[in-house]
Amino acid sequence: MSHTLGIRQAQKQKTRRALLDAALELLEGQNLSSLGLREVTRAVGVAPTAFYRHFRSVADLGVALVEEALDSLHPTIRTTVSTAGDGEERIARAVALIAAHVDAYPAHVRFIIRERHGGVRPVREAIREQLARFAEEVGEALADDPVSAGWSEDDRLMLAQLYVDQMLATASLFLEALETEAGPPERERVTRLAARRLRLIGIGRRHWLDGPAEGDRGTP
Amino acid sequence: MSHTLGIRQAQKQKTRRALLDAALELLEGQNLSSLGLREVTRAVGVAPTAFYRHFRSVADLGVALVEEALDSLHPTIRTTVSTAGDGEERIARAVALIAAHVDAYPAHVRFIIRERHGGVRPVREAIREQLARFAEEVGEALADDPVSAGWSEDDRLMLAQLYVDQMLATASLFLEALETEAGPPERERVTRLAARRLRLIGIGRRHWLDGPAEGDRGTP
DNA sequence: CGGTTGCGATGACAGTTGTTCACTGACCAC
DNA sequence: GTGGTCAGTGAACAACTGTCATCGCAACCG
Repeated sequence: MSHTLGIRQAQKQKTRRALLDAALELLEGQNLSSLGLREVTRAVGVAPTAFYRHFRSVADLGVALVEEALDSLHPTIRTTVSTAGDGEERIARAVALIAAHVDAYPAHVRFIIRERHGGVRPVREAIREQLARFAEEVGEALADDPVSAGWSEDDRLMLAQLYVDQMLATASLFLEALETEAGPPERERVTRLAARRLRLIGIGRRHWLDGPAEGDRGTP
Repeated sequence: MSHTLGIRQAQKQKTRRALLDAALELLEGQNLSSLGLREVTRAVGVAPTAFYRHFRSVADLGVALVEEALDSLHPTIRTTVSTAGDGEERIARAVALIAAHVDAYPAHVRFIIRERHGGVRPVREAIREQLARFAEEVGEALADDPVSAGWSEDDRLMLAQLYVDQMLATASLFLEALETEAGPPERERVTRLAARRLRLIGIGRRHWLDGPAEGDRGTP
């Protein structure tokens, strides 16, 4: 764009892309920690040593994948939180957006969900960091919402993390529905389930500042 | 117990235990899909071929670990749901119980959390099945609770799954706090965070049947 | 145009892996 | 006591892994 990079660099980035894509595909059936360097280069059709020109190790490729996968998620999450409309409509749109994202980038979603608690430390931390950024972003959006007016910073972040967690859990369910033979009905079931979960959280949110939960505490 | 099993079978179960324990220890730093059969037998001090006398494959050992790990969690979850007391006290006890369980069986907890979305199909399914059983159990407990009176079966299960998910998320946070050098303060932070999450869910629960969310929908 | 840069290819290294086979020898039922 | 059962052994296999120094050759820069 700014200055057309030479044939050389273009070719390099092309094989880099090929490595990332091949790895992502291979990761549909296994973990990152069991993914071999040679396995990836073989799938691309380059020599094993060529791998080192692009990544220091497989874990390094992993964190590159994290950035890529969560960057693709970023616009989705932004649209989700800024979606206009009343409660029920907001929920429906949010769930639909998650479903659409899973349809568009199933491999990315699976990778993030699988490696979030996976065995490769740097990848885990990269995911955690990016998700924390998401939560922060959601938290800021909540600050502008009248429903969350008067909330403490901590409480807002707590809710934001809850939303992010919910988003991932829902995405995971959609993904499972996607790989099941009986897809569409299961998909519908997940949609309704996710909507009800968000509804319950939303209700809790609206009554958060109602004061001490009624009828719970007898002590002053 | 019923009839003392011979020296032979006792010895066999002993090495079986050794294999399971060694595997669990090795899994603290890696995934099940990257765990080698020889790696396990080497740690125990037996010949690689001895492995086959106990498990068909590493995945097979994995599902055995699932049963063991989630059996240890079973009493904990039972105690949690049946804990008496009002809302706030219930929450505090539940969180404390989770923390205690993580302290008692950190390797088990890490294994479940890591392999829940891991790369080994049969293990994933075993975990899903067991967690579904837990959710069902929690759902039954909710049916006896006056707060959830009048709820549909579906809604009760939705809430139960939400609680189970929350439990795992909280356990994961406690586990991270456990492996951090600055343990105790982080642990306290997680305790408060988890309590607030449960509080919010509890509030949503109490107002679930309040009718259409007030102020949200203008249409009749 | 000529020298330099650097992506990718080659071949080889020492280890590792899962699985097989025939085998030993201690326990256990008869 | 004797013979069978079976947990564990040891050697061997083909295949695989990450990493090394080295090379070729096209693209780049002055």
